[in-house]
Amino acid sequence: MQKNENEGSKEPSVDFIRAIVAEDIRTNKWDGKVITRFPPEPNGFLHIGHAKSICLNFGIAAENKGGRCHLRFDDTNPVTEEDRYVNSIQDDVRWLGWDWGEHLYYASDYFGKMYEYAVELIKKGFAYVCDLDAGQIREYRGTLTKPGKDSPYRNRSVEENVALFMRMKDGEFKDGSRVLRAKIDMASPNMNMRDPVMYRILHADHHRTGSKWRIYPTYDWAHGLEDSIEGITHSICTLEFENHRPLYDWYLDKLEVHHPQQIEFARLELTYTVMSKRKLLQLVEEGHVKDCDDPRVPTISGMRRRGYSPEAIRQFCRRIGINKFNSTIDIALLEHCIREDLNKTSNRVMAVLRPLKVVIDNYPEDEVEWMDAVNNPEDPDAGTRKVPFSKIFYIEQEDFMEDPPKKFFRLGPGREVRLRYAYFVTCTDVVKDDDGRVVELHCSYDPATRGGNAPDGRKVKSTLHWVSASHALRAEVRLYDHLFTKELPDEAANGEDFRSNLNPKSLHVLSNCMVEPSLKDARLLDRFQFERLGYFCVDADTTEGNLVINRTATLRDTWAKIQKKEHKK
RNA sequence: UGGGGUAUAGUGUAAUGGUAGCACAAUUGAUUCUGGUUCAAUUUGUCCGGGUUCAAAUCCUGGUACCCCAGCCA
Repeated sequence: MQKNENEGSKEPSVDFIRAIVAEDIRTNKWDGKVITRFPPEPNGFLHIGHAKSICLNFGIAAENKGGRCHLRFDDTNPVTEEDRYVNSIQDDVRWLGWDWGEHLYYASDYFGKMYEYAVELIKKGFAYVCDLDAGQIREYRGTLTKPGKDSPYRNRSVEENVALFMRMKDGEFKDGSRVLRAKIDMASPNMNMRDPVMYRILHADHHRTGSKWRIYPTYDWAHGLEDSIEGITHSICTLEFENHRPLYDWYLDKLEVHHPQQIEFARLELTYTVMSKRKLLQLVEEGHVKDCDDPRVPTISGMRRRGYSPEAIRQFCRRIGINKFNSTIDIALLEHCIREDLNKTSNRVMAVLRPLKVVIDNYPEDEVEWMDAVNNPEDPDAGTRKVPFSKIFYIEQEDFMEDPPKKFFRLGPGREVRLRYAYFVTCTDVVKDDDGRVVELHCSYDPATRGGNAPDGRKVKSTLHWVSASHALRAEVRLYDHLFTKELPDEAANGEDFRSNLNPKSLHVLSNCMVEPSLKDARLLDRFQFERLGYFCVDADTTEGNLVINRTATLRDTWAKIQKKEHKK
């Protein structure tokens, strides 16, 4: 018993699918092989829910010696599928950090083989050509509680079936006039077993096979064959296919070919967003978001643009676990994962989103001092940089209050605070416009506190970020909030749907932001922490004269929490 | 009695007859040149009823609730 080897040592718990794989390896069920696959249909963009499946399938393959995971496009329906999706899906899987090596496949590559298998099934008496139209087939199928009845075409001879099927293939019949059906059991309590359709006639051109085929296989017929042909060992899919498993098994048993094990797990659901392809597409088409890669939407391309890292997404997929029951994960966990990663990896920089001008009255007019600033306190290797300080600079509007409440530690009349990496300053005067709004502050500074520490050891309650006015780069910053105001957007009032829960404030654009000059060389998708504000990245809309920046996530903000609580009182 | 699944803190997930643990969230406190990070602590749980057992989240039994299935979509 090799089991003893690990006894006593606490093995990390694994999900039920990894447990099955481990057991299969132990019993040598598949000659020790582990071959999984990720089989997207190229009819839409990948989202975080797909990432769960990708990380599961590629992850299991990577964790097992000699394991591999195929990327296979399940392109059996030419009406909805397009090449552009094939490309974006590959980009996304690769960006997430996975590699399928030479194992890139297309269901359409197997159309010829599938046709032969279908003929074989006909010859075995397990399939027949049915002339019923779609409506009739539905009628004959019965209901959930009533058995169906046999099609009048169910007992055609093998010869007639083979001949008709060949003519279907040759395009002799009109769309919808005939189908090939499996001959199983019209009284089965499982609707999928009531003589399911294997082939439909579609005079539609396919994105890869062009006009070669006039019949196309249905999912149930095609998918098991694809898995079988590729030698897949574990065919992992989502819960709604559980009812299809008997059919998956039936086809492969009747054909007596390699028979992978289908295993189902629950889809990912996330609070404050929607996950279905249909709804995501609807949001784009109706203009609620700009495009499929809008940073508010949980597509992989949207998250990439928002500033998410592949590491954070993979970490998230590891943490959510794998199970067989529907659950909705708190989006706070996703946000935690991105903060955790970005805290360790992103350089800190100073930027002022809502600028308030400050003048240091006792600071020399034309003086500029280049202050040393740490790039990343979590990573000593990230080094330091110089940040210019001068007489006039900007601070955040919300870092000043004329009449500060008890728990407000920042700047106010007569108060002293630290300017990060620079000096202690004390507010001496407040300038207002005609409407009484604060438009400018005057301060005095203590030259002895250069760098940010007082030689007399005096403390200050708060440290502010700032950007020197004459050195500042202008930027447009896009702030994002949850796309929906409700945790579960589908919970809508009578007659309404998820769109009624859209958050009107999910995007907030600030066009007059000031960032420190070190950002002048920033490139597309570069990520930063703006000190005290959050994590940000350079957006694709950036042009030569216009720096556009997305907020990926805020920092955890205890001051905001305090304010929220005070508000409620 | 149509069939197939599933129930563990607020959320997600471990514990495979032997102390119900972990993460997120929440709440305290310590540290801090980011109201960040880090650290420490606290609150909250086995769907319900019966049974077996020294011992049940786990086994048996009877309920309840939720999800999926009547595409020539996947």
